[in-house]
Amino acid sequence: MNTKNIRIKDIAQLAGVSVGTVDRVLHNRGRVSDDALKKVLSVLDQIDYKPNLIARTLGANKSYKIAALIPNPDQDPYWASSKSGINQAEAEWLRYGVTVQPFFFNLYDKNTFTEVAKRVTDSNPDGILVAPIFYHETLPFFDEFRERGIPYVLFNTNIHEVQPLSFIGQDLYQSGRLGAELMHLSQNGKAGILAVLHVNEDLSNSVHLAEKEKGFREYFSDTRAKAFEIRTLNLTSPNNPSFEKELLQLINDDRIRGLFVSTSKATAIVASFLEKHNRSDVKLIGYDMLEENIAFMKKGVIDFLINQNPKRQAFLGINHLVGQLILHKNPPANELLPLEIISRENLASYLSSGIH
Amino acid sequence: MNTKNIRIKDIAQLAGVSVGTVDRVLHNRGRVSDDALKKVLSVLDQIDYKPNLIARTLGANKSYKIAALIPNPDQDPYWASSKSGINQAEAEWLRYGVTVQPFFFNLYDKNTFTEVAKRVTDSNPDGILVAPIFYHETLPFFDEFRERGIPYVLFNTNIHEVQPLSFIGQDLYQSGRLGAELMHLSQNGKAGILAVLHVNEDLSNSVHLAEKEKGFREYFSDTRAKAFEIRTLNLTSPNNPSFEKELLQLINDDRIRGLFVSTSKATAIVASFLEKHNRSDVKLIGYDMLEENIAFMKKGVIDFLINQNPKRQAFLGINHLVGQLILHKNPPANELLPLEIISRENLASYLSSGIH
DNA sequence: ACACAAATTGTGTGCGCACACACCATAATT
DNA sequence: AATTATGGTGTGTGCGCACACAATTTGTGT
Repeated sequence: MNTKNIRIKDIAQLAGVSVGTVDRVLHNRGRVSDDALKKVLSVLDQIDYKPNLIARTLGANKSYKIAALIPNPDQDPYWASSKSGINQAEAEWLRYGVTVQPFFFNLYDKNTFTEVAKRVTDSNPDGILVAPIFYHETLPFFDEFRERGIPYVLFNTNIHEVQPLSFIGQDLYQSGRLGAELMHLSQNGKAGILAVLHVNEDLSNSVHLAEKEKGFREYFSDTRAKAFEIRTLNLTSPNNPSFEKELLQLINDDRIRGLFVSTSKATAIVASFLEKHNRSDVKLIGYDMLEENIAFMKKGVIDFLINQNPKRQAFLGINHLVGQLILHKNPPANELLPLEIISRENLASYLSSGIH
Repeated sequence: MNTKNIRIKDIAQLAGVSVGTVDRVLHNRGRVSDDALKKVLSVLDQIDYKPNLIARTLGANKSYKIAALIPNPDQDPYWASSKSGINQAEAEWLRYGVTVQPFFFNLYDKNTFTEVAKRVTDSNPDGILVAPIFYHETLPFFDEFRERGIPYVLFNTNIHEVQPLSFIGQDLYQSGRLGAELMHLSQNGKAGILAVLHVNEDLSNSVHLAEKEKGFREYFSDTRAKAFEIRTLNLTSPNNPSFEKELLQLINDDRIRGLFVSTSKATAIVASFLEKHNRSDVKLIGYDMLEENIAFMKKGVIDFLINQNPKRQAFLGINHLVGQLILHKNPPANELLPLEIISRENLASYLSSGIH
């Protein structure tokens, strides 16, 4: 039955050498004579040896320290979801000696990133998971880790230049297009003004949000739907009086038909604004199944959510790192999660399925 | 570092007995004196022992035979997807001695189910995965397996009475409601006739499709959208001339606005019909990302697909069975997969993400 | 031809668990 | 009293791999 699986022992027998020699060839450690090398390689060439990962893991019995560098989860429930994905992954691997040390930086202060990143370096981890939401600040940081040979995985935002072991996220341009499609569909054939809203973001340093906006706009310029005027509002923090003022001005234009909000937290903020001013007739499309957003969707204030699955992103990130460290398994360079559409009628099905 | 994990050896030491005794207590095999039992139990009570599954699997080194009982994949690409999910799961576990033996029954002939099910019984598997699409025929079948203590997992269609180890599928009532919501949305505020189509189905014996229809209808009766008339067409096989006739008659009514098709294969059939008669203005909502359906969606004939993820359903089914057999891990009794909405703009993101 | 170093190769051990087996008491049987 | 059950307990081994170390062969210099 089980004799189909080829063990190192079998290879050794076939090649007429000892297991030690085969081991040296496989891991190219120690020196092996040309003669032996040839024999082993020819056997390896003919058969498809796949090491038993179970046995490998058992034998290794090392412990691994992974650092997770993400925005402070207390500042934004979106990042709290990411955090919970990290926790879930850690729980799964804890007994195999994997620990995850979280490091938080201030979502609204780029300088804290550099500072906290330094602490990550000092902690000397075996692997790193990063959400590099600040473009410029992250670049130098990765050079160090590449030199040291410490694998790092990016999620949420991709920075192609840094060539991570793996990136987990979504196609943000397409995400914007999808938002536009849903918006278009929600308009019942009527025309008017649609707005893209960013709240409290430094757009110049966050490429990802600009991508969404681009997708949203290009959908409308690609399709025959020229009856819509698309505006962009780059709003301040909602504490700032200008937030209320600018948004009110937009809403008071009676041609306003819909709002597309670029982040999850901002979605909840805008939803609460619409509810307060009794304007749930304005279609609202935003991001992610935060508790607040779920409530607003149930009440009919939010029409669609695009799920970015922050929990799953982080979960997969840790998993890929562990897979690399323990099982020597190469993760996909790009893992683009599907753009999940959440509406009133499939909301429950997503809520009940946890990380799926 | 790693000393946190408690091994059997540690328990033995703490209890002042040998590992053999602890092993006997844990698996209640062999006899143990009251004295020793008490000592071991008190230790187990104070600490949280979690066996190292890696080591357990390695040591066991048994081989497991799983039977998969599904409709013939050649009859329907939907079931071909399921099959590929099974294959994928098998590939993942093959080296740990798991083999999956597929058994196919005729999708359009209930009698073959009973017959093939008998062959499954004879093959004496260690676990079974079943897609019980025929309600009545499956019931007696499971009694036997329950008696024999062979775990079975259901997917696609649930039959509550048989109490499987696990069920993997979707909430079909909600699925119908979602179809209705998407249909409603696609209507641009215009009213008219909407039809629910079943193709080549014995509705009396397939509860699952009736559930979808119920959901679809109740959405419209629940919402203020009374402007729509909902019809049901139970069509024959498309080879049969009456298929073309009935459908043509429906389409020729100029108040027709949309079609909701209850299965994946039927979606492709109806799409090709609409294309042939140049009626892609009629909104079409159906199921699953079959290749044909993907093509029709790209061409704009199909407006929305609800993804039932047949591949993932079967994949998870095998995985849960293996988890139970090898790792002694209890799967969730009900794993309801999310109702995924596929539209033109997020189609690619789903295609590129494989089983996610 | 010898000693000794270097290169190469083989053997042994542990990882944690499950299970087979051997052992030792004591009780039951002849 | 000698023998055999019997309940209770401990020890030993293998699963496949990685790695340390021992053993062996080959090479170098004198």
